[in-house]
Amino acid sequence: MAAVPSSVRVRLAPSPTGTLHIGTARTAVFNWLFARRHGGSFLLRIEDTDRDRSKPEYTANILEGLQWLGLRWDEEPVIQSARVELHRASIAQLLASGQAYRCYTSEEELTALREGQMERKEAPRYDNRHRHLTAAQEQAFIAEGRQAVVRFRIDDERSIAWQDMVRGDMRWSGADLGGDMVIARRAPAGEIGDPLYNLVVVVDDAAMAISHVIRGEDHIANTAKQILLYEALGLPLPQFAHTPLILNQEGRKLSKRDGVTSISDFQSLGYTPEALTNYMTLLGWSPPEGMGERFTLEEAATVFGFERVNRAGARFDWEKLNWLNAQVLHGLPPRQLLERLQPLWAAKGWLDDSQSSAALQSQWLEDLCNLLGPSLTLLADGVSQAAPFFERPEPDPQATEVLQQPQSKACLAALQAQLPPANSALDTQEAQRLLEASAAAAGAKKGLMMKSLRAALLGALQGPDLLSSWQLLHPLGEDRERIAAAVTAS
RNA sequence: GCCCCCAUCGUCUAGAGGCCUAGGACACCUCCCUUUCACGGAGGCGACAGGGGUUCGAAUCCCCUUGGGGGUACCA
Repeated sequence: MAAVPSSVRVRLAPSPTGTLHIGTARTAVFNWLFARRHGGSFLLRIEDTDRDRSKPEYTANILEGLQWLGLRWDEEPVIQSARVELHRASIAQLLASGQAYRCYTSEEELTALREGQMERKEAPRYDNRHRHLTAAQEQAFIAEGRQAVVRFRIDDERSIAWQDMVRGDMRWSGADLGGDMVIARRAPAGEIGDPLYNLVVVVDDAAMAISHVIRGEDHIANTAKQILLYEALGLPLPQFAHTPLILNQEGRKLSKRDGVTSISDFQSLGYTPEALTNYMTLLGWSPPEGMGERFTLEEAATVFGFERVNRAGARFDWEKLNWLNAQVLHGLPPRQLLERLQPLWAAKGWLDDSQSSAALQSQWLEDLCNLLGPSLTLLADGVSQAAPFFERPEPDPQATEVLQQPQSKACLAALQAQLPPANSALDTQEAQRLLEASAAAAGAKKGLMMKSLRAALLGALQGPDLLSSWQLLHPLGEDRERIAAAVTAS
């Protein structure tokens, strides 16, 4: 493998025809990591040449998603549509040198050609029929009212080879590229239509001085075509790296059809950028021995290389992503967890001034985060699990069943009688003593006492540590209210 | 159909001829911690697709088979 030059410039070239897809994001991660590793630049190019499908809101979504993931780019993003005259100039150059020509074959003729090939079990391809049109023939077509596309000559005899950074020796035969390739859409006589993808990518990558093209393996055939274009235009060739694809449960290329695939979706589901980037990096790349599987982008950047990128596609696994996300959340100091949860709680109206002032104190909020932290998988769990601390819960069926037992009521009534005032903190020793005393007074076991208190306080039989929960609710006076409600309920 | 690529536990992977009785992670199971659920800790289950070579020796190299994937646009 060739040594990596010091002037590494890589790019992500998303087309704004949809939201930021996880596959695109993973490509972005690999590009970013590679640039970081070699002290190079990570650039962005918005490929919006498909005017009909491109939308500005998608561009915004892509940029926001990359930013949220922590993938900063180094230069102002290049907007491809703004460069269309440069692209046309390159096409004109190809036309002038005879490496490209106008093709007047109609859509219908092409369809007929393809259908015939399919029937004969041949590979569908353009038969290069207009490669050597005479001036008179061209005039005749034009007189007929035909319009022309521009095709780039691809000789069947050509052999294209390159050293792929992940796949090693790659070889492609010109005959397998489908015939002379269209590089400009159909346009009236004398004009050059909209430049197409393969041409445009080559012109722009060269203009941006891209040193390494890192993209998904679904682009391998394009690479062969693009190399021919680089040669024809006399442009320097970059290095190529084709990364494995992210697969769905069925082992097919992950697509929008597979449900949640947009970075913004993962975000709203409660995944952290740390877990997502960690997971995407792990999908296809493995850290060197001894590094472990949990790391930040910065940490991965110190060791990232294509030698450790796999060649086979990797299935997307929610379980592992969930685990990583939980790990990130569990490792967050309460203060930081609070910062992430606060907007979600605010959206619920839990942090309004009308709420008890005690619940608004940052120490109380931090204590709550400290209590909930270890049980979170998604950030959103921090909303559902925090609910009983902000709103009086409706007891679920199991809790209701417990609360209906006379023994339970007796326990809670005994506790109610001894409950200290809300204005002082409830310390653990005191809480333990109260539980034991109340249980004894009611002639019940401490286990039932605790179960009953949990049901009364949190409305469920499962949940966070009972004493800590109680200590949180106590200064709010909520313990008194909820116990009273449970005692008087029928 | 044609071209290209790929192939280790259910999943993600380590492994670059002897270090492999094939290692790790997720998931799963058991136990411990905990008068709840999680978290955490300790164990366990579990794979080299098949067949031929090459070699003293193959998960590692070669060939075939099988299986899977990608591509095959006047989309990107």
